[in-house]
Amino acid sequence: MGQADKKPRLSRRERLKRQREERILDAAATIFAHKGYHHATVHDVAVAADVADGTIYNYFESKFDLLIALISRIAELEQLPAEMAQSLGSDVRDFFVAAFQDRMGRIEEGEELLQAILPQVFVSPELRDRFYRQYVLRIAGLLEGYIQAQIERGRIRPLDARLMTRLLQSTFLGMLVMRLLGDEPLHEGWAAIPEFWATILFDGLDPGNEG
Amino acid sequence: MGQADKKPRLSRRERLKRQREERILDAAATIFAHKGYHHATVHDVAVAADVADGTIYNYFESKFDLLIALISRIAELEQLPAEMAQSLGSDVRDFFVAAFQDRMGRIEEGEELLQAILPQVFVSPELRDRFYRQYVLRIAGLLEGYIQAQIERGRIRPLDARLMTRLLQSTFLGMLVMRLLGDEPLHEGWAAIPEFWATILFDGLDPGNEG
Amino acid sequence: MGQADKKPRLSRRERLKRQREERILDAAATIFAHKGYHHATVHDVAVAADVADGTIYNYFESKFDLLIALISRIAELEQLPAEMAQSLGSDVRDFFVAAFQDRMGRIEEGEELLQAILPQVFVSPELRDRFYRQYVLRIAGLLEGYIQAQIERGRIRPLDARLMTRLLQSTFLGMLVMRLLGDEPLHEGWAAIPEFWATILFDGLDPGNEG
Amino acid sequence: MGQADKKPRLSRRERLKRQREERILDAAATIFAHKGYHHATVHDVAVAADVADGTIYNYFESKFDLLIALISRIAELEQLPAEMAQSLGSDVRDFFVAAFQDRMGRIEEGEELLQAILPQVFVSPELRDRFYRQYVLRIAGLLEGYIQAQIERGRIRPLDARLMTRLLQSTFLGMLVMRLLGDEPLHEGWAAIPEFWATILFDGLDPGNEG
DNA sequence: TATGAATGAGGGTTCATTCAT
DNA sequence: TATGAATGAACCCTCATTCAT
Repeated sequence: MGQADKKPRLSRRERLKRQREERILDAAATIFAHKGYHHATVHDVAVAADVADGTIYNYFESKFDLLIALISRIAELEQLPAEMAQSLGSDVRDFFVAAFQDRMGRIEEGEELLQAILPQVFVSPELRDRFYRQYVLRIAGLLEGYIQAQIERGRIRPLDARLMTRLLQSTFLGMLVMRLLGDEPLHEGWAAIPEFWATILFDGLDPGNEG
Repeated sequence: MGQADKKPRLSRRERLKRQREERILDAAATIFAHKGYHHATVHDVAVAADVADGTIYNYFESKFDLLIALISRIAELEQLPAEMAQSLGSDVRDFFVAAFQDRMGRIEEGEELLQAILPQVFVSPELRDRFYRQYVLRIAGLLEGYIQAQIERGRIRPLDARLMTRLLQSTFLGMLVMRLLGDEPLHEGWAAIPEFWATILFDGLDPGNEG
Repeated sequence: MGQADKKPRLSRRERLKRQREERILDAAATIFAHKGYHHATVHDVAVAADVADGTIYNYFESKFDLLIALISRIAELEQLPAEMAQSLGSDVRDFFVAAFQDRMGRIEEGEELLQAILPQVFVSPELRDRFYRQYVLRIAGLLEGYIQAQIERGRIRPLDARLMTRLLQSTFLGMLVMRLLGDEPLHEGWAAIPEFWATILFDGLDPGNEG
Repeated sequence: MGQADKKPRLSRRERLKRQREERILDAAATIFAHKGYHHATVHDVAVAADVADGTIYNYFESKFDLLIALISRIAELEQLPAEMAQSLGSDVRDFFVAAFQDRMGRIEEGEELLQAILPQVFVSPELRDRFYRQYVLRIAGLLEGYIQAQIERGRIRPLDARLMTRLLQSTFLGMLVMRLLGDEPLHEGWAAIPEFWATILFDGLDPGNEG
C-alpha cells in the first residue's frame, strides 16, 4: 500500500465535516469575541462560517454548546509543556522566564478565544467549572509540583507552594484581564515582562538585595 | 463646614427618591450577580427592589443604565486612601502590606458587585472604558506615583515603575478572577496573602537573599 | 352602600382583563377550528383577538395552554342538567328524548370548540385525560346513575347499565364525528334524531314489537 | 385465471421496492400513532423503517403523502364483506350481530392506524374527504341497502333507513373514539357488545317488550 | 437507487420598554 | 409619581425537503 492509501484515514466526507466544524468554531470565536455571546446571533455565526443557520445544529446542540466547544479549544491551547515542568535540573530562574514566556505567548495567541469565552465563564456555573478545571487547575498542578520540588532541593525559599502558585496564576490571569481592558502600558511592555517579572520575584524589590 | 451642611438639603421626597434608587441598585447588583446580566430580567430586579417594572424607568434610562450606575458604585468603593499613597515616610514594606490588605478587603467587600459587572465589562466598550478608568487607572496612578517616589528615594530598586504597577494590579485583578472562579486554596489563604506577597516581593524567591 | 357599589365587584381593570381573556379564547377556538391547532400560529390568534402576540402570554403560559383552557370551556358547556338526571318520576322515554336533545344541542353549539380541540385530544395524553374526565366521565356518571335507578324501578329492562351508558355516549360522540366529517344526511336529520333514536331504543327494530 | 397470473409479475427489484414501501408505511403508522403526526418527524419514520430520510422521498411525495397512503390502508381494512350485506335470507338479528362483530374486530385491528390518521382527518379537508368516502360512505351504502331491503321485506320496522344507518355508524365511530380515549368499561365489555347491542336494538329497552 | 448532510423558512416565546390609569 | 399590562421586535431552534455523492 502506497502513501496515497495512508493519508486519508478519514474519508473525504469525513474530512469535509471536520473542516466545517472547525470553520463554525472559528466563526463563533470571532463573532462572540467581537459582539459578545449574547449580542451575537446564531445567524451571525452561520454567516461568518458561510453555512446555513440550521447547519450549525448538525454540529452543535445549541448556541451554548458552541461555548463549551470553545473552552475545549482553550484547553488544547493550554498544555504547559510537561517537559518544562519536569526540567528540575536547569536553572530555576531560567525556568520561570521560559514558563512566563510560554504563558504570555499563549495568552496573546488565544486572546480572541478568551475574549469570547471569559465573560460567560463568570455567568454560567457549568462554564466556570469547565474553565477552571481545564484552564486553571491543570497548569496549577504542574506549577505547584515544580515549585514544591525546587523548594525541597533548596533552590527556592521555603514557602507555601500552593499559595505561591495561586499568586503566579493570578498575575497571569490578571494580565489577560488588563489586556482585554485595553491597558496600553501592559501591551507595550508585554515582551519584556517575563524577564522583568522573574527579576523581581527572584531578587525582590528591596534594593538591599543585589540583583 | 457649617451646620447648614448638616440640615436636610434634600426634601423628604427627595430622600425617598434617593432611597428607592439605592434599593433598585442593590437589587440590580444582587440579581445581576446571581443570574448574570442577560439572564436577569428587569422584572426580576423590580421584584427584588419591591417596585413595579415601570418604576425602574423613572430612575434609570434603561437596563444597561443600571450597569453604568453600578460601575460608579464600584468607583466609590475603590478610593485608595489618598493619604496612604502619600505616606512616603513610613516603611515601604509596611506600605505594601497595608495597601494589599486594602485592595483585598475591597475585593471581598465588592465581590457581588464585581461579579455583576465584570462579565459585561468585557463585552461593552463603553463599560470597559468606564471600568478601566474608574477601577484600574485611578489606583494605578496613585500606586505608580508612590513607587516612582520611593525609587527616587532609593527605597525601591530602580525599575520601570509603570510596568511594576501593572504587574501588581494584574495580580489583584487576577485574584479577583480566581475568587470568582471559586478557587478554594486562594480563598483559604486570603488573609495571609498580603504578608506573604509582600515578603516575596521584597525578599524574592531566591533563598540566597536573607528573609 | 347603594346598588352602584355592588355591581362592579371587579374593578374596571379587572373586567377588561377578563374580557380580553375571553376574546383570546374565542379567537383561539375559531382559528384552531379552521386551521387546525398546528397550522394555526400564535400570531394568527393574536390578530384574530386584536392583541399583540406577546399579550397572549400574559394570559396563557403557552400555545398549548390555550387548548387546555378551551377544554375547560367545553366542560362548562357540558353540564348535563343535574335535575334532569334526577327526575326519576317522569316518563323514561321522555327523559331520553330530552337528554338526547340536550346532548345534540350542545354538540351543535360547541361544534367549533370541539373541532378545535378534538384532533389534539387524540394526540396529547394530558389533553386526552382532561377531555375524557370532563367531557365523557361526568355525563357518563349521571346517565349511568339514572339508568341504574330506572332498572331498579323496573322501568328499564335489566341490563348492564354501565355498558348501556357507554353505547349511548359512543353514539353521541360518533354523531359529533360524523358532523365534523360533514355527513349530509345526519345534518339534515339532526332535529329528528332524538325522537327517532328514542323510538328505536324503546321499541326496538323488530316489527313484532308494537311501535 | 391461468398460471401466468401466478408467476412473479413483479421483478425481484419490484418486489423489494414494494416491501420497502410497506416497511415505511408500517413505520409511519406506528410513529404517527404514538407521537401524533405533527410531533413525529420524517426522520423518526425513517429510523423506524430503517432507511435514510431521503429514501422516503423516493416512495412518497411528502410527509403528508404518507397520511394519504395510510388512509388507503384503512380502506383495505374496511371492506365489509359484500356477501354479508347480501345475505338477505338469513336472520336479521344474526346479521346485525355478525356485522357488529366484523366492525368491532376491524376497529381493534386497525386501532393504531386509526389513531395515526384520525386526528389529521379533522384538520385536513382533503383527508377528511378521503376518509369519509372510503371509511364511512362505503359501509354506509352497504348497510343502508341491507336495511332498506329488510324493511321492504317486513323484517325491520319501517323507518328512515338512511338515518338508521347513520346512527349505527355513529355508534361504531363513537366506540372507536371511546377506545382511543382509553375508556376502561368499554374495553372490558368489548367482546360482549355485539350481542348486547343487537338485543337492545331489536327488543328495545322497554321491559314491556318480551326479550 | 440509497444516503444523510445542508438548507432556510417558519414559529413559539421572551422581555425591554412604553404608557394609560 | 407608581403601576403593571400591552407591545412587538428579535432570536433560537426545528424539521420537511433537496441534492451531491
